[in-house]
Amino acid sequence: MTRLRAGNLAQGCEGMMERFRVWARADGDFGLCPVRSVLDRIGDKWTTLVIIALAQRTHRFSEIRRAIPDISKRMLTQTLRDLERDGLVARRVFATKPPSVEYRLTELGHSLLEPLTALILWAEKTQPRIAMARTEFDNAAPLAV
Amino acid sequence: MTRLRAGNLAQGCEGMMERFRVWARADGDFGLCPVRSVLDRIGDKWTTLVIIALAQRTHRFSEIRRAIPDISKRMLTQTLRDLERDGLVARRVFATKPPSVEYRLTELGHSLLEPLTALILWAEKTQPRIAMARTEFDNAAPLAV
DNA sequence: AATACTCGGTCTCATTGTGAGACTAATGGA
DNA sequence: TCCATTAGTCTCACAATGAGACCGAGTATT
Repeated sequence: MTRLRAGNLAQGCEGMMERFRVWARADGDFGLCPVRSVLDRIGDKWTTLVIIALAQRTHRFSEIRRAIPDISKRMLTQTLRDLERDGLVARRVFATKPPSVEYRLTELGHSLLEPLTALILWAEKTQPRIAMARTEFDNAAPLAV
Repeated sequence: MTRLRAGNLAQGCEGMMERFRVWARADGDFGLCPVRSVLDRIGDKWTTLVIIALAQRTHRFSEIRRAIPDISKRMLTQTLRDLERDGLVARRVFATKPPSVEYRLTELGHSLLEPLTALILWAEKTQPRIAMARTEFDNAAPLAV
């Protein structure tokens, strides 16, 4: 279950390059790689934030919206539908008035938390360096061509 | 309250929930968390693919385009500029005619490969289950409300 | 010698994606 | 009585993106 942890990857990611070469087919085209359809979902602007919200506990629709104030209803609905379609989130409707709908991570959704956390930890760790790089870049002379 | 079964996640994810709670501020709003600005970049449609391409070796502009056939020049330029600005990619211009420009990952860029690989391995592993979930969802009756 | 092609872009324009906010209907609270 | 609440959907305006023309100088083809 925890194969992905330190031991395998920490050493400098041997085998990783090999995998990258497999994903990139011989002709250098990895445009059709099936991983892409999944990364497209994860790489969505809102998906990660919604998953982090649901990682904490089951949320109702409006609770997620309050947790992510700048997501529109429209995009939250769409993001949740996509996540439900992919089997990462489960939707449960209570026939109350006004309506009540609960969203929670499925087991599959939970399994994403580990790699996602690794990524977020990286973001957290490198955030100062990236901020510095941005400042430098913005202060530098325009691009040489 | 919390249906989240922390035990299932353990084995490497302790403290993760705590971290999520920190990212989500007390009022449940993690909209302004600095991690977000970094995730926004990683969560870009093309960024991941470009990084995977560059993980293999230094590429010239047109080589990347051939590796990712459906990226437009416009978006490739923009993605590379953003990555350069963030200090993940280095750009090197050779004053030849026609021009020649090399892109490679910086050390910071390389440091992203480990968590990124974890994510891609997850995608690779779960891809069949996700594909199945999608099919099920699409064949199921329309949403109950 | 004239033509075409290459490179790494930038530019315009059409299409697509997204955000803001109105609207819903039944209920509880002021 | 009036308004807020709920989980959406709908429309409209605006932002992001993709397609493809265009660039200039040197090299290759004709």
